[in-house]
Amino acid sequence: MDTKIVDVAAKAGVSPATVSRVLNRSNGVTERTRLKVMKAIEELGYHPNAAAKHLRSQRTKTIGVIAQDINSTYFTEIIKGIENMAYAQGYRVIICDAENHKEKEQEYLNLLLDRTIDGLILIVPLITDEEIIELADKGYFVAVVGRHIQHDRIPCVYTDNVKFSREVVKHLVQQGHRDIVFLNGHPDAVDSFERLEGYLKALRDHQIPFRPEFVENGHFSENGGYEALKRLVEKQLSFTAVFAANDEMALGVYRACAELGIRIPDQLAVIGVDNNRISKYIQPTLSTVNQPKYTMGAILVEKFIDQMNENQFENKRVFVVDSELIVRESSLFTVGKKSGPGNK
Amino acid sequence: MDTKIVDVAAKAGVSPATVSRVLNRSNGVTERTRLKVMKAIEELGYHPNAAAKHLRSQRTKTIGVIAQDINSTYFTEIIKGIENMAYAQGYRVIICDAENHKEKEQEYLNLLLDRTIDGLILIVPLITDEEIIELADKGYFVAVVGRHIQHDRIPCVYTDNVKFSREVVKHLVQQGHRDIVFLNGHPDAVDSFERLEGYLKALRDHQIPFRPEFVENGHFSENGGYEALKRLVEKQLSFTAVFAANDEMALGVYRACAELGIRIPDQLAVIGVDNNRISKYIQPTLSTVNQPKYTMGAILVEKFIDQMNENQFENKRVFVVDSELIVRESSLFTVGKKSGPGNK
DNA sequence: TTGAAAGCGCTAACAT
DNA sequence: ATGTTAGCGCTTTCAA
Repeated sequence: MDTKIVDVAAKAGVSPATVSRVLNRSNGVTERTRLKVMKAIEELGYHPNAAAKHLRSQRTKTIGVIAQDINSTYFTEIIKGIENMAYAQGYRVIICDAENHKEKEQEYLNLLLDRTIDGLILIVPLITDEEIIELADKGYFVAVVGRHIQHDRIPCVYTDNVKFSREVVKHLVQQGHRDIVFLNGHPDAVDSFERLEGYLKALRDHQIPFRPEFVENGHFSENGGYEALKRLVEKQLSFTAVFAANDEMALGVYRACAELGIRIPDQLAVIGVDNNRISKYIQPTLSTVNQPKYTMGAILVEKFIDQMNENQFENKRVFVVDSELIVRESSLFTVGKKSGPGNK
Repeated sequence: MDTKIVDVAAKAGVSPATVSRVLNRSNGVTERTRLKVMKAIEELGYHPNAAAKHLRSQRTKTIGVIAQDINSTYFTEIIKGIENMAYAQGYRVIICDAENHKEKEQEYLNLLLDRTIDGLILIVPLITDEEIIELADKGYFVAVVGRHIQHDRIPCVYTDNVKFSREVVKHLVQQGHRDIVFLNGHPDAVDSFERLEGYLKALRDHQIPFRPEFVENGHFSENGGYEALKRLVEKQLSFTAVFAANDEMALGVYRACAELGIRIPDQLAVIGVDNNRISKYIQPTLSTVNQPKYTMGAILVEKFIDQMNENQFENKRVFVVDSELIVRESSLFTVGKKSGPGNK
């Protein structure tokens, strides 16, 4: 348990330096001595002390990942992508669950500042672009998923929110809808902003006038979606479709509809974003947008590690991946139904 | 970024030792010098180097947590409990996602061996009791959730599988069922074994003869549950209720029933275990067993940290928490339905 | 109350 | 190809 490199060296009849060489680069050592050393390591059950190694080499080969909340498959899938790719490159990953608190995110930033990790990946955090840029400017390695930051040293991967949002609305229009409500997420989140932008552009595409009262805020949460829909109904607005900026809010819409006796999709079509696992179990199954989460994590971390190893520089820093619309029951009229939307 | 303790010391006009004292124990330092030092730290933006600290102090104040798969709320809830309590005690937590591979679990064991972490918590891992005990015997700190290990130095927290399984079966019997199928998890998992035991005891409680063909293996997975139900039906067995050892398998049962045209709960009652989030969204809502996951994590880590700090010894090492049966639609006959179970 | 100095376990530059 | 040795940045005895 507390055998150290000198013990191994003594047992193998070599110097600590040689043991170190065997442990790291295998070149510069005879096969014969290499075997002697390996044998000694084996027999002593020796494990190099990480702290000593990190202190001496000034790197930990560890990447930190801050996720907004690990209780959602959006984050866990991305993390899996990051982790597997990182391990393949000899890097460890520390997962941090910020539980939706900015304060907790800040807490985890210390991992970077105290050099516990070599680099930090933020998955759509609450921390602002400015704060992230400040870190990068100080020389720390930072990368982001699900967000675009204008900075030479910050790798990004995200999906084109505007693009898929337009597709969502287009699909709804093709189903005969014109009174389409948009449920926004956190008002200051980039994702919200861009999805709203896509919604607006799509309305223009189809010559549908924009009605400000058709946009409600649901803060990306189930309960937020629930309350947003209730507010809309109370306002006596007449609409036939809801585009929720994520599946969580769509779930809230389902709950509100159940209470109010609104039938999905006949009286109200619903589409979410994220392809949350629940979306295909719920009744009716929820139409949604799928992002290639695992791939996003993997692509990003590969680039990130390259950057940290200085193998590669600024050639390709930003990765935009494609999302796909998954049409399920919640946005399609039931077979046999003749009537158009809005027939309450 | 690379300011060190000597820089702070120089700036504050004191010795490195004094700075260290300010940083750790605040006693033995005048308020005046403490303020001087704090000011210097602030102005230089100094952050102590973790590796150096760990190397010197021989502890990292970090706990590792290996979860079988972070893609399930069972694990994430426990992790949240662990993390929040650990942080409150000044400990960091490293989350490891083993993705259901024993090999990956072994990989993460290195964190313990190379002293990156002071202690390791395993949440129902695939690693065997023997392997865990071996670590403990070597002097490493290890603890487990959802499993009971007979060893003085290994804190455990789990829920009484036998007890709640009996309750589940009792509830089904009270609903009029006698032909109750049990869907087992991994055949070698303790949880499976104990839930099966509870099932058997309950049958005895109600004088229902045990039929071996009523037990099928579903490996705790959705697909496993799906296939298990199909096998049962192919065997032409007649049964009116399914007790699945977890919600995932119950989900598989739902899918199989949908394909086979079996109505839940009228033709088949279903109960799972875990209170997975999906269980209350699915139609019909799934009856299940809820374990106090967050609390389990919190209780355990508190004890574990005490142990690592040697504040406390062997007085209370094993925590058994209570689970509760949550009855939802999948195990209740629809209102208005007169007929008993099994009326296909 | 504060400072001087040793040393945690490792790697890498330099020497042989 | 292998050994010697300095030093990574910190904490903690011991001395003042």
